Amino acid sequence: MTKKSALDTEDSATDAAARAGWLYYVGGLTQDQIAAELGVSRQRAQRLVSKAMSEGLIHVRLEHRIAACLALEAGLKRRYGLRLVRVAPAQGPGTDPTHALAPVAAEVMERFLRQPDPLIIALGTGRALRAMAEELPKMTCEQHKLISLVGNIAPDGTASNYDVLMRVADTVRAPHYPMPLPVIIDDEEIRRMFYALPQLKIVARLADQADVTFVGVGHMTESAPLYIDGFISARDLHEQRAMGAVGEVATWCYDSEGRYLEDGLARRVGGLRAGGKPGGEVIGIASGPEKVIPLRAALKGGLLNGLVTGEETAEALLADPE
Amino acid sequence: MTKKSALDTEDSATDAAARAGWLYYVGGLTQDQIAAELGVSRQRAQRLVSKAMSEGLIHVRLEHRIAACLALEAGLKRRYGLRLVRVAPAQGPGTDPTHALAPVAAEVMERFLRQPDPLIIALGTGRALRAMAEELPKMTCEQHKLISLVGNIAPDGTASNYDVLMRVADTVRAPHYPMPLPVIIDDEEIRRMFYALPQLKIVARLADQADVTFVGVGHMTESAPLYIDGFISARDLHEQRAMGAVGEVATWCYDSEGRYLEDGLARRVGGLRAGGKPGGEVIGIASGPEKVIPLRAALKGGLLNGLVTGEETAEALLADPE
DNA sequence: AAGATGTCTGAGCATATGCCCATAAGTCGA
DNA sequence: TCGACTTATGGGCATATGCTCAGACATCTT
Repeated sequence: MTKKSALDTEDSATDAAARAGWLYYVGGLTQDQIAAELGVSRQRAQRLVSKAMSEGLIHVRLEHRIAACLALEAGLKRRYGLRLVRVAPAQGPGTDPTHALAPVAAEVMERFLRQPDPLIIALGTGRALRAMAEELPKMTCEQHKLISLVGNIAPDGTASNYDVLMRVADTVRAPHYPMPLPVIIDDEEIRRMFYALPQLKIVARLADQADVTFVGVGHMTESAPLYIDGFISARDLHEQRAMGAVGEVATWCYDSEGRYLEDGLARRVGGLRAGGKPGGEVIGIASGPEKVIPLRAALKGGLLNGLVTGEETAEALLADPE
Repeated sequence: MTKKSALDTEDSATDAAARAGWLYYVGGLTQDQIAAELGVSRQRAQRLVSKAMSEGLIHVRLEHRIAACLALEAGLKRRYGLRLVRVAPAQGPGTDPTHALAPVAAEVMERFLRQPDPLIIALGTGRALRAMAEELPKMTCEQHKLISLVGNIAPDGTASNYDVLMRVADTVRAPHYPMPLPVIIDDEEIRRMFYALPQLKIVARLADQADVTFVGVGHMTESAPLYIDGFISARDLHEQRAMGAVGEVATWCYDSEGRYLEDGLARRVGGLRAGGKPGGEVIGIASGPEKVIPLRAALKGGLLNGLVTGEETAEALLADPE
């Protein structure tokens, strides 16, 4: 009757494991106490507790609204091989997704800013980053360097409304390196001239060494922020879309596989691509239904290795099969 | 005073605690890793994990029925003709038996709450039910009606500390019907007046139709909860004991045969007896050495047809010869 | 403004935990 | 029955954890 006895021992072993797990996780006893209670050695108690957990007898649940967000974070990390993911809880329908994102994004950035070691922090632009900047607390970060990836001169010649760099640098009191050029430079000669400027080379070199980069992610539908804000023309938009553009990061468009497009508009962009030093973090900050396609592409192509997004967006990013 | 009501205020500290608790209990990370992940010190991570636990964010459940407990359940079912019995594994000496019971009781109640068909659920009071309420997961049960069998006004005029109904209704988001009267009403005239209130009649009618009733079981020794909590006087206690009282369910005392006492204190009780509709379930939730006698009497008298108790108590209930 | 009060933080330490390894106890085939 | 192999057991140790305590910080009071 080896079979029956095997079953018996298996059952009683599982029973003992369950009992030990109950005492440990529910009762809060120490393994010594469990050993005494069950009349076994401490090591055996430890093994039973471990077995209870590994066999899934113990089910742990987190009773909090961010529990779902944490699960989404884990899913996104695994699926896209990301290093840092934060998912902001949904704030109910009708609320601006960017607004919900800002405090969470600010928290992420604050963590970098609080590092005592000097960091090079590169910044893109856009509404999400602007909102993040508003949520940053006042602090003093003389040790870091903030640099901008995008030009700070809007098409009309004024400083851009969404100049994130200045706002952040002002709030956190850090040395900062703006990019003194237009977002889009139509004349190739002038563009080359800009790029030859010494201070721009400094910024470019810093950007290449960035420890962490924060960028927004733009969509390329008819309501593309680049177009709405007048940085590119309808014709540019259609051209890029025809070339397969589904999103842009720091004005650089990419296709559905997350590959940067090298022709057309890309030849007129004033600014740098997100990247930073090898092993540096590139964190995308974006949320909303229109961001799902651009985000998925950017993540697939490895343009980002970090993400701050909203609950619904995260769900959408994980919804479709691999 | 930044005293926060634990229910609605969900501050960032609790968010962080939830995050840490998730990483620790679900993710299985060490506190050092959590500290790194969250960018805080190890001590802070430890405090966050501890806070997640103490605030009841973490719920642990055992997904395995231990054979010994199953045997006790079967024994109790047969001996007392019960319909539903759950026996929680022992938690070792020195631990509060009520606390050990709570997760199991919550599981039982959760099963009713998950019914899609509308149910009328009646609730008593007491420490065991209160502890059960703490273990309930957040859910939405608009279809059910929760009613209280006991008054919610303590002798000192405040709402009772153990107001189970509100806590449960708040956690599971169900319509609820409290009993707006004192637990004990000394003046007979006033008592009649209370009972004549229309809303009380509504509650009484609902209680009579209850599909399931959850009640604690009180003992009537010198440490009777009714007495300890100041609902009845020492004189009341001794009077009832002299009349044969060995236990009480929802403030209604009964003798060793499980027959309700109709005189004395019973004339001053504000509240309803556990019963519900014909065929409805009346589930007692109680554990501990002092509960053995009251439980045996209640089961013998058929005051309950369901039971959630602890292993030792179950053993004691089955120990003596029929 | 100064002091008092209460809360938060990080260092240090005693204890609990997890894991490796040598040894004991089975288990199976010849 | 023996020997080889697998599985379980407890000792010991490195590490993780929980807790205490003194100092920092902020808030409130006089």
